[in-house]
This record gives sequence, structure tokens and C-alpha cells, in this order.
Amino acid sequence: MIRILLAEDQHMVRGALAALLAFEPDLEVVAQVAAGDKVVPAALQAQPDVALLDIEMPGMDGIEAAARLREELPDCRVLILTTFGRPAYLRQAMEAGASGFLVKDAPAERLADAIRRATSGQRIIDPELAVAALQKSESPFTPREREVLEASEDGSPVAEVARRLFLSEGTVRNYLSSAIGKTGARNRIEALRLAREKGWL
Amino acid sequence: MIRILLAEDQHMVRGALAALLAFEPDLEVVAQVAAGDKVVPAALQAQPDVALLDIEMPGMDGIEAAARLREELPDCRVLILTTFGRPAYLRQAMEAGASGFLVKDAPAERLADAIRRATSGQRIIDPELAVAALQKSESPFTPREREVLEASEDGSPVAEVARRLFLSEGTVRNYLSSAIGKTGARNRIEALRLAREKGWL
DNA sequence: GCCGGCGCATGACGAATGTCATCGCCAACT
DNA sequence: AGTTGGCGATGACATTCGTCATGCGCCGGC
Repeated sequence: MIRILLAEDQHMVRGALAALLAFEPDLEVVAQVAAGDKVVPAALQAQPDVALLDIEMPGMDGIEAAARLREELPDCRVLILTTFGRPAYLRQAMEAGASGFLVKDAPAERLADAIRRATSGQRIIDPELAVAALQKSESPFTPREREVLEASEDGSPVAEVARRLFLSEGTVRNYLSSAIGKTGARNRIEALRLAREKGWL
Repeated sequence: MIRILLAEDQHMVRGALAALLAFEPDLEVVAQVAAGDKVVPAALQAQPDVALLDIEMPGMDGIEAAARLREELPDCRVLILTTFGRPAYLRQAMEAGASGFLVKDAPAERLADAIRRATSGQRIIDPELAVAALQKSESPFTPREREVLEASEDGSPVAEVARRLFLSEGTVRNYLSSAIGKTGARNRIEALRLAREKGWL
């Protein structure tokens, strides 16, 4: 019996996924949480074999939760399940120690299969996404440029981004300027949009 | 036996919802589609009693699909199921002739219940959402302010927005400034984000 | 050992943006 | 008739943003 922890903030989707898994005789959902920061506590209590984590969650995102979980329960495999098949998410998920990465666009049947494979130690990457990630031109950003761009996505002014990243205001402007140049945008907002479209984030 | 059509673009979510409904002995999913423009053709063929429509779909959005469906198959009830409980969506759904409106945040158990009630002619509105819609302060924007804000969402500079809306550059800045003030933001980007969060767009 | 690239910073400058006061026009409301 | 408020515009001003040149330290590769 494979014990599963389900982390997904949309109640109905979570319930539906649980129903989907309930049809599999060898799978058992032993815990359900709706927020990223509840993942580790629930896992410590329920001792699942696999954690199925959404990325977009309140409290803590699924990537971060995955990393924490790998520290606290190294025996628990992590599967990331997300709406957005951004290459950057895939990369981050792998860095966080996830065993697999699925998009919600994938066929429903693939889910149970992925869970079984994860427990047997395999890595599961959504084939469509893997192809997309490889086809997508490599991001031309330096790590810092990406970091600064991402920190600007909520629209906070340069000064605040600088504070958050412990950088000088001028430095932040330089990185943004460079990112704007590389995307061919006219300002940071467009740069952010174009970078996302090209899968550079 | 209540016959159900399921329209939802994310394959895995669709499959999971089908699994959820499969547990109900009196409900039967007779058709599944992944795009809004496939709803009416599939419904004509499968003759469902209830159509469960996501709003965010390729091809045609769920609201529009609902309206078309009401014309073609007036006996088929329509339930809107969506991620975003925006008051505007709720209003549009009702205008399109939907019998009910559910958010994916709602408890999974409520779904089957809503379907049964819809077939018996009742209207179903997610209570949380109804409360939220009433609590939500009405948008403080004037029509022009909203228009200018929305035209700025892709990050184009003021000059371009002005050209698109046949306004002077200064006027656009004025409306943006006013919108920034009303949202309590520090620049247009934040204003856009905050306005969305508050359901003012 | 000498690049070249990245990280970080500074300073300066022009362009874009945000704010404010003020104006005219028109429609609605009192 | 007068007041109010949305709409559109202008001009001036301060701030923020984007760009560029330049400097320094660090590391990896040739």
C-alpha cells in the first residue's frame, strides 16, 4: 500500500484528486493539506511514501515545501503537480529534490502511474513538458538577472526590490536594464511578460 | 440517472472530477470536453441534463459556452465551476443563464449536491462567494479609469496606451494616477495587481 | 598568468512616470 | 439655475526608471 500526502489549495480539486486515487487499490491518501506550510507537519505525522504537491499554494509554495520535506523526511518521495508547465518550475523542482514533475494538463491516468514509479525510485518528468523545456531556447539570463526580474514581478519599485535583495538601487537598475535588453522589451514589465512567454523564468 | 457533461481544459482535473462524480450512484458523466467551442456539439450529441463548465478554457470561455448552450439545449442546466470567484464572473454567469456558480475552493462534497439541485430547478450560488461578492466594495473606478488600467496590463508605455485609446498622453497619466490613488498602490503595476486582487477589474 | 564573464557598486543623464492645479464641456441631479 | 461629477486636456514639477561608462574583486578556463 503506497501512502500519499496530497497538498493542493483548491478544495474541490484536492477532493477530486483524492477520488481519482481512491480508484487505485494500491494507493491510499493518508493526509490532505491546503497550504504549503502545512506539508511538513502533516507529513511528519502521517509518514507518507509520496507527497503530491501543487506549486501555487498559500503559506509556502510547493517547491519550497518540497525542499523542506526532503530535509525532514528523506524517505518520502516528492511529486510536483502544477498548472503551469514553466521550464523554470521544472528546474526548481528538480533542484528541490523532487522525484517527478507533472502538469495538470497531462492525462489523468498518468498520475497513479507516476506515483508508483516514484516509490520505486524512478524519476518522472512529463514528456510534453520535457520536450517543451528542451525546445525552449536556453534562458540568456544570469542567475542574478533572473532573481531581480522575479523580485520585480509584484510591481514594487526598484528601491524595495533592492532592499529585499540587499543590493544597491543602481545595481538593481543595471540588472533590470540588462534583462530588458536581452528580452527586447521597453521596460521591466514587458521584460517580465516576454521572459515568461519565452520560458526564461 | 443524471447525465452530466464535463467541460474543463486541464485533463487531469477533468479526470479527477469525473472520478469524484463516479462515486455518486445517481450521477453519470456522459461527455467530456476540453475546449469551450466543443461544448455545444458534444451536448447535442450526448443530451446531458447538466453541463459543468469551467470558465477559463481555450476556444471559447465557459460563460459564452453557457449562453450558447442555453439557446441550443434549453432543458440542459448549466453549472459554472471556476478557479476565480470574481464577482464579475458571477454576474456574467447569471446573465448567461447559468443555474449555479461554484468555485474550485469549495468543498468537494458540494459538487454532487449542486448538480442534483440544479436538475430540480434550483439555483446554486456558492455561499462564500455570494458573501464575498456582497462584501466586496464596489469598484471605485470610473469606466475610463478601468479602461486605461486594463490597456496598461501588458506593460506598454503610456504613449502607446494613449495611442490605442485615442487619448492624450497626459490624460492617460491622469487616469493612471487616479487609479493608483484609489488602490493605494505606488505605481501602475501595483495598482493593476491590487485592483485584480480586490475584484475591481 | 592573463583574459573574460559575472557580481556589485557608483555617478550621471535623459526619458518615462506620477502628481497637482487648472481649464472647458457636457449630462445628471436638486 | 446652480451644483456636481465624469471626461478630456494642458503644463509644470518631482520622482522613478532605463542607460551608459567605469571601477573593483572574484573565479574559471585557455
